[in-house]
Amino acid sequence: MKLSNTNQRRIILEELRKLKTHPTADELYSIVRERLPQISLGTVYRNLELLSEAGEILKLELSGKQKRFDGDIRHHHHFRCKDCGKVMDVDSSKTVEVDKALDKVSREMKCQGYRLEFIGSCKDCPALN
Amino acid sequence: MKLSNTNQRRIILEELRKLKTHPTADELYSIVRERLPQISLGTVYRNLELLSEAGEILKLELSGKQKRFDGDIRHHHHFRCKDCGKVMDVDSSKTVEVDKALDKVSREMKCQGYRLEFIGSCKDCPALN
DNA sequence: CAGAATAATAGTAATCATTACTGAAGTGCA
DNA sequence: TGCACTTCAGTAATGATTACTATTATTCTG
Repeated sequence: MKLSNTNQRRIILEELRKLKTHPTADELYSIVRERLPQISLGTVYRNLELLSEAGEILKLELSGKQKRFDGDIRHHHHFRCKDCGKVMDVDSSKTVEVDKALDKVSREMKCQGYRLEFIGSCKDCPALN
Repeated sequence: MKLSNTNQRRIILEELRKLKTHPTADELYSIVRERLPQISLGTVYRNLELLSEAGEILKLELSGKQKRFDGDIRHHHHFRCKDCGKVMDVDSSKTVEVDKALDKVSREMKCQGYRLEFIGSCKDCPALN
């Protein structure tokens, strides 16, 4: 199935790439609606799915019940604040050793990848202040 | 809130500890029903939640839409087959280096923990044979 | 041990994120 | 332009989980 170029898909991708907040589908829906008031939530879900299959974005399966999406497909891990739920990028320079060890184990176990999420409380967490 | 001793809770815990399969709530429900035919799914969910809060079991938030539960609370990671969905333990001797690196980064980032999941295809995967 | 207070239960209803469906509209190639 | 394919908005359905309720069990206290 070939992806055609639609306004909806282009704007969803543009808006996601502007953000560093790893939005859920409904968060991105309300952002995109400012530019496309008619868009439906199903369209957002469908395009996020298609774009992640196409490798243009990442679908993050972190803890919490909603999936989140990331417009930055470079290798990096995430930190999640257990109090406010915010998801932040972990600078990949911090995980060089971790990644080296993970790659080694992955090769040994012949697995295709891994998912890693750090959990803690963010500084100045709005949920605690 | 103090946990009282009920048959239902005891049997849920016993059956979970017998398993190495990291069952979902509904999988454990059908197992427990063989000993307690009257038990309700809500009771299984509630007790799994309470037991994990009490630190007696682990609630696993892996990829996939259903949560899974683990009666083995010792530190270890999991491997998930992306084809059949099965979740297996990773022998913790294999992740000594990984854990060392992870602990270091966790301390540096002042975070409280991490979740790690390996993804791949299991040998002789039933979904592919 | 009784009786009060608390916690848990079965059964059912509600929630809510996500996916599926539908008929109409848009896209892209010959 | 015409035709096949894809996507859309809007809505309905799904499915895991949680909440509610009236009843029963467990624990605490005197």
